[in-house]
Amino acid sequence: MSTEKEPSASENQSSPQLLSQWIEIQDSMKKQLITDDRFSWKLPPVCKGQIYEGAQDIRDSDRGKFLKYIGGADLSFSKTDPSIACATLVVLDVSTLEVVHEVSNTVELRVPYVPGFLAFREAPVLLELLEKLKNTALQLYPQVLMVDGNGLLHPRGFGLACHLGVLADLPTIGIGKNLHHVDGLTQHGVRQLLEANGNSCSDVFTLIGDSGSTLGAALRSTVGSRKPIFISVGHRISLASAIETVKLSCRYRVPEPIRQADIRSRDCLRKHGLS
DNA sequence: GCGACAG
DNA sequence: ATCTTGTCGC
Repeated sequence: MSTEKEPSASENQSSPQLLSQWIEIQDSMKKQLITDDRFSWKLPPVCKGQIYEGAQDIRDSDRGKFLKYIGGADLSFSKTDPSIACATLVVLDVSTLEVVHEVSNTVELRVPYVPGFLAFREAPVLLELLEKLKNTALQLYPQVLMVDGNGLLHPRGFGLACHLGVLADLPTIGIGKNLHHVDGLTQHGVRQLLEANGNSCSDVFTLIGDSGSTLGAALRSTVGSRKPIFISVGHRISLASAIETVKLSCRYRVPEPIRQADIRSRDCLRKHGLS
């Protein structure tokens, strides 16, 4: 017996051929990426970080001009069978941060998680949920979607949020709860910048890699939270607009659309006897 | 060689 | 992602 590896148990390596194929796809799709504001709505007025009063007072002629529906998407996995997951897409009314619609699917994922290639595992099921929503409640289709995972903040500048945004042709924002170390960025470096900036009110700053390119932003979304969240452009939205949109939707550290999708996808697992 | 590596 | 309850504090 030599060190021949067995294809059964601990075979989690993806072949180099597949990885280079995935890289080709990412590089190719990246040509379609739009990183500025390409939508018709405007951020809601009176953005005090939370509910904006006067939402009901918007003139009818102005309806549709403002952001109203924000989507959030997430997956939860079975602890017993890591290939079984429940994917959930929620739609929130930005004026109340209440969930107005939810669609879920239980799925079996055959593509493994490989850092830098999350989209190949999660994008297909999320795209299905968007289609499902389009066919069942088109009037609630989100004007912008928040994805748990990064956008431009990615080794090749094309994370899950970009990938899904391009596929769905929808404005998307990437939300990372942990920093993907890219272009010289490190957790400690970011934290030090955050604390050096003082525990003042200005709790957001741009992430610029060693290469000099802007990759996203770190945001202390709650007054007391030491750990920031990481915002990056997905598709058809600028970083500035993405930051404002995220600020509008934060009740807790994790933006409400993502948080609700997370909670409800976990509930979905339990409800189906998985978990 | 060692460490890092979104979810 | 998941393994994990209570607990200290505003």
